[in-house]
Amino acid sequence: MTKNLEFTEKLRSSGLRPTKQRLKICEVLFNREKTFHFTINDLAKNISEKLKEKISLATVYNTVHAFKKKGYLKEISINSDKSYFDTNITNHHHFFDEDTNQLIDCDDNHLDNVKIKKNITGKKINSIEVLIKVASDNQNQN
Amino acid sequence: MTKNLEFTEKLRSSGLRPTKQRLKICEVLFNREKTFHFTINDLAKNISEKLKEKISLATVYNTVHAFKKKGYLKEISINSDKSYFDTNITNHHHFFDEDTNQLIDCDDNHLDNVKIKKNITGKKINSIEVLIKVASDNQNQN
DNA sequence: AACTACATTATAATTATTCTAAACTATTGA
DNA sequence: TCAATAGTTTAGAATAATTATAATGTAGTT
Ligand SMILES: [Mn+2]
Ligand SMILES: [Mn+2]
Ligand SMILES: [Zn+2]
Ligand SMILES: [Zn+2]
Repeated sequence: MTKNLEFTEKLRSSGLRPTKQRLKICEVLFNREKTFHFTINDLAKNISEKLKEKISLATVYNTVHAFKKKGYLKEISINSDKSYFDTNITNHHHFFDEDTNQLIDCDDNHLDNVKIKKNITGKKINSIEVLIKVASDNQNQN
Repeated sequence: MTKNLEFTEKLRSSGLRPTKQRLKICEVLFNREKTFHFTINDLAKNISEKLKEKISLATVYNTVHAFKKKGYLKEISINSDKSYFDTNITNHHHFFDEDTNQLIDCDDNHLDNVKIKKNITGKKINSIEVLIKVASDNQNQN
């Protein structure tokens, strides 16, 4: 059940020391069936539910940024007071539910292909993200 | 040269009183050739450069939000410490230059069409935004 | 002119995030 | 084995964008 050795290897191979805080965060992030879309606050809550001793919020921030830099997490572009991260690091796009503030992965069959035809001079493309904002389809919209 | 009467009418027709602050902000935002992509700070700086008496920062925030609600401005989804707004309210997409933190409109010929094939159950689509992050194409990338 | 609803303003509050610097720990190699 | 060292964790302070507050001002109306 515990994939600690895997996580230890993963961390070590990317030059990160496998501390007990990082291993715990790996478990919370990567030991799940489905993609996890989260804010730092979501993650911290998730950790504290599953853990007796707490992890400092600064460490959660440090770790998420370290994992992002190593390519284990993606940050999703969305205008919000909070940053959103994603354990699905493949190229994919999102629905954002403005009622619940939840990100949902687009399947390939949700979208036609998005292809760039032209470049911007002297610039390289780092990412292409499609964000589809959705909300409940009620009559009484304000 | 001064389109104040136009702006006065525009404001009045949408139920906003044409105060001198709002008219000045209209001039700065809408009296230009090209699309203006800006943060609140950009706008405030722009105002203070062109104006003897200053407009309170709270008023700048209030006005931008009022204009957004009326559909005169769009807010662009981008993960940043600051919010970005756009005087181009048509459906269009953006490059974001991560070197300069500037938004640039995509022409139609920059992108293939982006079409949704499927909906999310019970939700209506509010917007579809494509964001292409670009940066300088140097060898010495960190 | 007086009334009222709306708008502006300075300032305080909020809050996500980053910074700081001291204490702690994993790793290494003598 | 164990000290040296570089990397890590932590509490708390600092930062900064944004929002809230509440007093003052003003546009539109009668
Ligand atoms: Mn913000
Ligand atoms: Mn932020
Ligand atoms: Zn995703
Ligand atoms: Zn634009």
